[in-house]
Amino acid sequence: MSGRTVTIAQVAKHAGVAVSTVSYVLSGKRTISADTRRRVLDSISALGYHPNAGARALASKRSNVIALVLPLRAGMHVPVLMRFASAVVTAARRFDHDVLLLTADEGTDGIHRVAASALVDALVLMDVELDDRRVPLLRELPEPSVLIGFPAEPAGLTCVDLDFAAAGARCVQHLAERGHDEIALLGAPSVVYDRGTGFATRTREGFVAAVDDHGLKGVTLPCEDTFDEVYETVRDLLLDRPGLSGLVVHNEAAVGHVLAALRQLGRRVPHDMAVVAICPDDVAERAGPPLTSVLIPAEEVGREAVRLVMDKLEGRAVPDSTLLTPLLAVRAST
Amino acid sequence: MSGRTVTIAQVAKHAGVAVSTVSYVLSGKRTISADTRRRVLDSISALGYHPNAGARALASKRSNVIALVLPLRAGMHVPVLMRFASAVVTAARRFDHDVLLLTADEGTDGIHRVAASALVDALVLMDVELDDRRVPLLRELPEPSVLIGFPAEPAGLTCVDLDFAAAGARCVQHLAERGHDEIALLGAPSVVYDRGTGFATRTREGFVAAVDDHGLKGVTLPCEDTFDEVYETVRDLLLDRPGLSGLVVHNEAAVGHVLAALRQLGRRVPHDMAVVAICPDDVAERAGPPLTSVLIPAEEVGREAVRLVMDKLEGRAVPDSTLLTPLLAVRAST
DNA sequence: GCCGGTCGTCGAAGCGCTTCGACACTCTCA
DNA sequence: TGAGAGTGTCGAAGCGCTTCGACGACCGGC
Repeated sequence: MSGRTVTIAQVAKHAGVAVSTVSYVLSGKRTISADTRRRVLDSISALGYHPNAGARALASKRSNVIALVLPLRAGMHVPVLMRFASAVVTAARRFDHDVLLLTADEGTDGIHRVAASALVDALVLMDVELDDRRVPLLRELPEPSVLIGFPAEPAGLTCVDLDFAAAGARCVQHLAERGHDEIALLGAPSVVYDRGTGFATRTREGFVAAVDDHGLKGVTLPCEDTFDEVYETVRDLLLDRPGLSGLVVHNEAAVGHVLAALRQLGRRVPHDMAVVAICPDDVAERAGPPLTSVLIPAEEVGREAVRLVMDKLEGRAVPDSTLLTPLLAVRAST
Repeated sequence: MSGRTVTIAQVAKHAGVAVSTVSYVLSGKRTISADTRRRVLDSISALGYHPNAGARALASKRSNVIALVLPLRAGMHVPVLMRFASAVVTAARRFDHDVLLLTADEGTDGIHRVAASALVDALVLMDVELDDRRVPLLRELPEPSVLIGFPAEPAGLTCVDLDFAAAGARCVQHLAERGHDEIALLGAPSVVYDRGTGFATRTREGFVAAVDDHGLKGVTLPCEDTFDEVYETVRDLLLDRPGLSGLVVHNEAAVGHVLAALRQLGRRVPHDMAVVAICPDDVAERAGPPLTSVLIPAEEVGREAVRLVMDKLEGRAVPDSTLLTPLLAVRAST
């Protein structure tokens, strides 16, 4: 405890050492005797010293802040975003960094601004589109960046994501093993496909390819978020495809509606219809019945993105592309 | 465009003026002739100058960053949080500030750290609980702060929120005007009440008081998020209260389930049961049928919080308590 | 034609930190 | 015993900006 802001000079005086010695104790960049280190640390806590972030950034050219660029757009399922964001913040803290929040509606200007003003050392971008206008800027930026999601042309960038193609395929494989031979994929709202968002498209591709490989019959449909639209989609699907016995749902917001619609349409899960979801674990577990699912490992993706960006900051080489292997958890719905 | 980081000294040289003159052009704190100003601004854009945030913070003792402390806890409806967050970022940018994201799981340490290190100038806290452990810290902090939500003891703090008591009362009034005399409130999940979260409790109090005032019969129930639990709650409620003809739903996640449950239970909205929701506008509009609702003005609350915190930063006096008046939008459900 | 007031600009002193080179020691090993 | 190689610590030079006091130049009033 103390009156007004404590500086490193006061700590140095209190401990009877030079300012630079305090700095080296803090950074560990030079060896300091155990005795001196102890005295300095004691003084730091006695005075309640916290290094001034601005001064540190100015002198060291490192702000210890990373930018998190969020989209906040229609069609994204927000709770998932939030979990990413939370994971990024937590992971960043473990590297002694803080997180500056940028929303995409400031456009590329915001990115340029925080980078040019040295407000942040690095950037993590979420919800990257296939044709993302932020991507060209990132290529020119001296600050390192990591994308969560894949643009169409990821050369020269570092990207992390769940391997959605593998996830789609994994669901098909599971249904095939269970003996289903006519299955469907209910995906994201059509606006998401229109925008060319990578994860939706890649899941569909993985699904289609796996259906071929296993010699099944399969169809893929977009799927909106509201109950009424979901109900119609499911009803029409059942009419069109009487032999359908397996469903893959890749739309977190619609999962509950799909189950409700099946119930109203007299189909029991899993008896009349097997359902596999691609969604966060808690959503799958809370559903009735609990759903067999490929989980979206938001925490892991966020953590990995931060790890990569820190590696780049330290000048270590990182892979261009990191795809996290999907894991299928079998529950009551298949 | 230029090679590596441009400094104010280079701008000054390029424009043929002193460094301090450039600074005054940027800050407007001293009068500068139109001619000089023009030359300086030209040089700035010619060189692509961006002031270094760290240096600026160090010299001016202002980082131009505010902290946004998010809870990220169970029971909170995340999309609403996101809209607050987005509104705060947008509003902050209009005051030329950026937003640092803190999650509450770092506890009060994080708040203390960013304040003590002068990383942020001020704080906005979201989802404040009645008995919030962050509140005592805020009282001692020299940095100004604004709470979104109300703690039990708000003395000496600045708080903003929708006037939830008025919102609850407004719904009752509307139903009373429509001639309903036995009504119910379906609220937040019980865990939210147990935690003593202000907005849930205050809505309930407003509801109860208004029911009394209007001489109606009313009951209030917590309401979980999953379809099955909602279904049971609604079913039991209809059995217990055969005369019930009006429902207030203050639980964004459950709104859709309530409507589905009513449908399954053979009640038509609004014919057999009038429904008023307290939720964001888009949720009310997308429901089937579109719901009469009191909207949660996330954008307005976020904007107001930022305005208040900026006022405090400038040393202007602000009211301790800002309650935004609820607005009821009549739609098809009543 | 001189005095007091703006007005516009400049130079320099920090802000609190990191980091570089220097320097006094203490060990080792020839 | 003395050269060489570490250790542990210090002082000072910035990092890029804001802000204060100073100072000409120019104005109007007497």
